[in-house]
Amino acid sequence: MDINKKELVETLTKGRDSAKKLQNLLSQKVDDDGSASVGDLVTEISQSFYGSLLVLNSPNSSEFSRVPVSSPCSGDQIPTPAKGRRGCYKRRKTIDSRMEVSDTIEDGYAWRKYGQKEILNSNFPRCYFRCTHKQGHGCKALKQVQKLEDGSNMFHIIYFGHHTCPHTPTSSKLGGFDLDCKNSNNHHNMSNSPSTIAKDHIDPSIKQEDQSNNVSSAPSSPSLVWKERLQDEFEYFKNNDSFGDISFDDIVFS
DNA sequence: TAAATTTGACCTGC
DNA sequence: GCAGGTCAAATTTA
Repeated sequence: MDINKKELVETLTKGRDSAKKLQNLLSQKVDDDGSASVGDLVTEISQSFYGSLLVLNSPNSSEFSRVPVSSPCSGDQIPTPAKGRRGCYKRRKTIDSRMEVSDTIEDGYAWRKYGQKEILNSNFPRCYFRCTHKQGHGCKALKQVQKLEDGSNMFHIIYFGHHTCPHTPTSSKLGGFDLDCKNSNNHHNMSNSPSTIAKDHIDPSIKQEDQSNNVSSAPSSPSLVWKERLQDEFEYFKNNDSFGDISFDDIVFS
């Protein structure tokens, strides 16, 4: 681990501790007014720190510190789609990437699946999505989704770039479900966007019946459920030596 | 019939 | 040479 990475881990750890203090301070207020928004917020913060630490401690974390390359076919190279060959393109580096581990694939944006790949030593394929509005608005947002193999029904999601399309999110994990539910009485439409991702795009074994239960099965206590899931994932990554000497308590709230 | 998904081939980085 | 990322034709869906 180089110095910058170490500093980043320390910074994230500090932020995590601050979030923990915030949780403690606000927990009474949450109980008083019955609102779950604070808990959800803390869960989100925890989730962000967890994801960052996960990335930093993953074997491939060095990729995230690479300098982004310029656009495909940069320089004076002109795409010359010779007969029988595809156009020139550069393999994407991790430009402006962020990672999430989530139990839902839905983020309110419209995504179009453009590829799926079997990954070595992985039971589940990795699916590749780009923004539906790439054509119309040149939106360069990309997303990779892969199901975790620990049986927790969680998904490892990596976003690349940002949405530049005028399309606004129709839902989010911070309260967007109501909007979605209003717009859809059936399981096909998680939002009113042209196309959103269903879980069976990633794991064909997940049927529509299962999807219809996604919203209703939302955890009543997000922080607790999230911690349980983190622990499961931690055990999984620990078994794969992805965490080195970092303990579970170093990553999530106790 | 347009849009979305599937899937095999192509391409790049390691 | 291999694994992973992307393309694009074929197929499916609404």
